[in-house]
Amino acid sequence: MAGRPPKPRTGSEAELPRVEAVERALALLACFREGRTHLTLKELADAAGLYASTVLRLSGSLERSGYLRREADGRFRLGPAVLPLARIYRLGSPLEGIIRPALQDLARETGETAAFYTREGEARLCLYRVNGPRPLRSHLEEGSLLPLALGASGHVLSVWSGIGHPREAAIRAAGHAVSRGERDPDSAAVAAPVFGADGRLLGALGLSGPITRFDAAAVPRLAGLVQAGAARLSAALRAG
Amino acid sequence: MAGRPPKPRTGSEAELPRVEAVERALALLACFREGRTHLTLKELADAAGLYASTVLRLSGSLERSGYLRREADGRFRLGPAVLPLARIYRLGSPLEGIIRPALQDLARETGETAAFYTREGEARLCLYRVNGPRPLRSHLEEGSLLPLALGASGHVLSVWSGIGHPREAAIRAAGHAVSRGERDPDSAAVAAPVFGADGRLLGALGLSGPITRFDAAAVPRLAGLVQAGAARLSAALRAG
DNA sequence: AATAATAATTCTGTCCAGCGGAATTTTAAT
DNA sequence: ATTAAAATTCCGCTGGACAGAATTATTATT
Repeated sequence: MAGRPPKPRTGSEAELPRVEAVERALALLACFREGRTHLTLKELADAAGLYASTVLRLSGSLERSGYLRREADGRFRLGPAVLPLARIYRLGSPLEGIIRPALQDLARETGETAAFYTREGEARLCLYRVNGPRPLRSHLEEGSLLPLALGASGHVLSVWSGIGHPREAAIRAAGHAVSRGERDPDSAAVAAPVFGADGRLLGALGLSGPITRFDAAAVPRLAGLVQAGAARLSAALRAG
Repeated sequence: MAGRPPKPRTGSEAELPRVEAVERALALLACFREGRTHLTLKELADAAGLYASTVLRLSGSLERSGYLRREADGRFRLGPAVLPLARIYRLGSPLEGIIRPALQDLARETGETAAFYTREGEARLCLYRVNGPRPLRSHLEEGSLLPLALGASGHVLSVWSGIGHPREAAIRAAGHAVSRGERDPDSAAVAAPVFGADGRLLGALGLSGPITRFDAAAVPRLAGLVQAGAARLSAALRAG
């Protein structure tokens, strides 16, 4: 008697429809950064490349909905409505239950901080992280946006997502990337790619810590563990 | 030689400008809930009260910007772009440094879980929480949206934000609210209002735990501590 | 105080982007 | 095959959003 939910149109990659005003509004939200948490109207307009009057109109709706707040001094900042979104995102993420345990294993085996990154536009986003047990350890927060150009995980994401990379051949051959003192002069990292069920790049599994613990003697072992962990993750995702 | 940022137009409360499409798009994001993390197009359209074709158009832009993801089976879920927003919101929040220490004090003094809620539309939002030390304790997450009608903190927010409340007079007179077995049959809570520098309600300071530890003998002491904590917070906000 | 410089906000005519609804296609159950 | 429900495409009309000028507010400087 009944029909049931069809799959969405086969991946004809037909242009995704769009609504200008919505994308502009979201672009406003993306203007806030670490260290740029409060912005004046002009700063916001400049950062987004929009007219101030346009920003004011858009911000009206963002404010109503709780995504933006306006301080007494007139400066904008993000509103509390973003918190529930982040929570629901995590609850709905199928990766949560698979990746976090893997990070825990890796952090325990190595004593360093383990993290999982995905590419988000021209940046990499720390989706999950588990701190290592050592007192001196890499400090990192979930939800952080970091440059794609710097750090082992950034290299991995660049290479396997098809952006060019100066050391592409070497990294592909090794199956992992190493960075020493790139993003922070005292830190180092090792990372390897994780692939989804469809064989496409999902993200990078990374290990980071003080540069003194990532010397020539230690890196091969760490790299081996990271690569093994990434391979196990990819296999689990293929299965599950 | 120069002029400097003026305050925004005096609070004439002139209608905040708006952009329909933006508010509709944000309403789509708000349709996702705990337990409703994956929605089909129809579910989403019904929940938002919009035409499916409209949802499809709006979702295009949300998807491009990373706020929405579409699974292989066609269902929508929130995208990773919401994570950085939540992080930046926290970084920019002036309350962070004042409220969290207060919660820690309260949790230590009482052994129970302390939390700070604000009203967000017809719900209350858990902005901060600090777990108590006891093994059996109230479990709660930052970013959770809870009903305004249930729980001590909900009562406090209702009473002091000017919504009617059946026990309004009693709660106002006491300066705090108590709830036993409302949201969860085995839990209880005590809460008191926190006011900002301008004297307006900022949120509710709440303490929650197993109902067996919130009996007639214990509640007066807990209520006193919560009220004292809330008063100290309000004073600190007036000063700082 | 007066002035100058700049930021914030309001206002408005024009035009196109977004809306809704119908039509079509896809999917799955019978 | 047939049917029913969901997903998607299509398109004409219209109202809402845009750009930019004009106005107002605020503060540094003289």
